[in-house]
Amino acid sequence: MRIAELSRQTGVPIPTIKYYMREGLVPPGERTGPNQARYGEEHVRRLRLARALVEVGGLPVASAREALAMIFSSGISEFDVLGKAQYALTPPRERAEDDAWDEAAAQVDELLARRGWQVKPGNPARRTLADALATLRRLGQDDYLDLLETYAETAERLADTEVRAIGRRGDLHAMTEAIVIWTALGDPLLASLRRLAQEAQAARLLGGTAEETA
Amino acid sequence: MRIAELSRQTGVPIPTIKYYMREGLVPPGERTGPNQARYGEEHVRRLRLARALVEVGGLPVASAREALAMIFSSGISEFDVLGKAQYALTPPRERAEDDAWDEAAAQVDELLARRGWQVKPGNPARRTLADALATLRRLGQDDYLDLLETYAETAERLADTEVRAIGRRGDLHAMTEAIVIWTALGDPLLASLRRLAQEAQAARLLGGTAEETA
DNA sequence: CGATAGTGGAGAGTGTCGCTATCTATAATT
DNA sequence: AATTATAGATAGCGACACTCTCCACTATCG
Repeated sequence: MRIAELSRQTGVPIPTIKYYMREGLVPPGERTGPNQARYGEEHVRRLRLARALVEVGGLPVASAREALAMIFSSGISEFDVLGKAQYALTPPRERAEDDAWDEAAAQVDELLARRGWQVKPGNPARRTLADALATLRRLGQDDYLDLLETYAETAERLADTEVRAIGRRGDLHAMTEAIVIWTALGDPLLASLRRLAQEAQAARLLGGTAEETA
Repeated sequence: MRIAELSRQTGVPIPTIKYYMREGLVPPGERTGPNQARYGEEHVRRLRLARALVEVGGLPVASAREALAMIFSSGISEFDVLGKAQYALTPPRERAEDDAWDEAAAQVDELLARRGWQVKPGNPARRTLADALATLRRLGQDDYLDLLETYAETAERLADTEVRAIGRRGDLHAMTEAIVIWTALGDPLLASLRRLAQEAQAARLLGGTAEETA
């Protein structure tokens, strides 16, 4: 298969494919001449995956590269997969750590302890969570404590189902792939469902209708 | 209060404040001279809110402007708030609608019907959800149906708690503000919690430890 | 009173990101 | 033989979120 066919099958424009190859999201084809190369099914899979992470998952290209590298590398222990995926998939951010943030960080630790969640100190989600909590605090949404509890319970149920589902997969490669895909795409999936459910519940509880309510 | 104090209280650099004023995220101060203006507590609140939406919520500046305009406008019906907030907070995206997408859209309709969620046809989350489902399908994650069900249940529980909590607020302005804040910040909050819960569950179920498992 | 620092406002400049266009020498296809 | 496609390299583009510079003025400190 040559590049035109690769583009046709995946819907990704040829210049973009070339760009992704330069950036290492997709490996080069098997060379058959000075200006010829052959691509296979793996390229199709990998390109589709790259596209999904970037377009739907909203990942920066650099993070997508790391995630893809992880999937297609051998020698990863099954205990590392999740942690490494989370590192690769959480876009880096730097933030001032003021008083409100420190309190929020303590609140995170307390939450983890109370729920018995054993989480590595380096997990980047700790930072993200502390950021969000500190922000809520600064905005005066002080009644968020009971909501936070519901969020946490909810996350726990979800994670339980997810980990079981992924653990059911046979080989390590399929598991790794599923972890990356679901970590990245689960966020928008859940966000959409939450919005839809919110509208439905609002209509039910507050008495609005599902039609235009102008 | 002049701009330096505004900057100090919020931690936002002066040039950025000026930029936000140009972009309409924050209204101009009350003029007291050719090159003097006074800012009040409302500016502080609004600036903090703008910053939260952009930095933590990850919203484009244009969307943040819409959301802020909604909060600080009068004459919004309480039945419109949620829908309008969701419109303002869902960044626009265009996408090719191929066969897989059409199937996914049908699957969304079916899901909404089955769960009895009454959702307006125009809710942008329908598109986002269909995008995510279509992508999962294209990636061959075909066993996602039971997971989807768990996600939906989860979203429902969450939305129930959220809508009740927000409905408890007295006036419309506080409600509107809370809706915007929680819609925007709930996403990263939930995403972090999901990641933390995943790591904890993985350690528990797959036998890894919480320490480095190299 | 004068020197210095700060102000509001407008326009231009900057850095990053994700592509997209152009070029060249070659190869495949018609 | 003429046309089209290709790999790879380099350069350019448009959007975005700031950030800098300048100006005429104002506030404030010694």
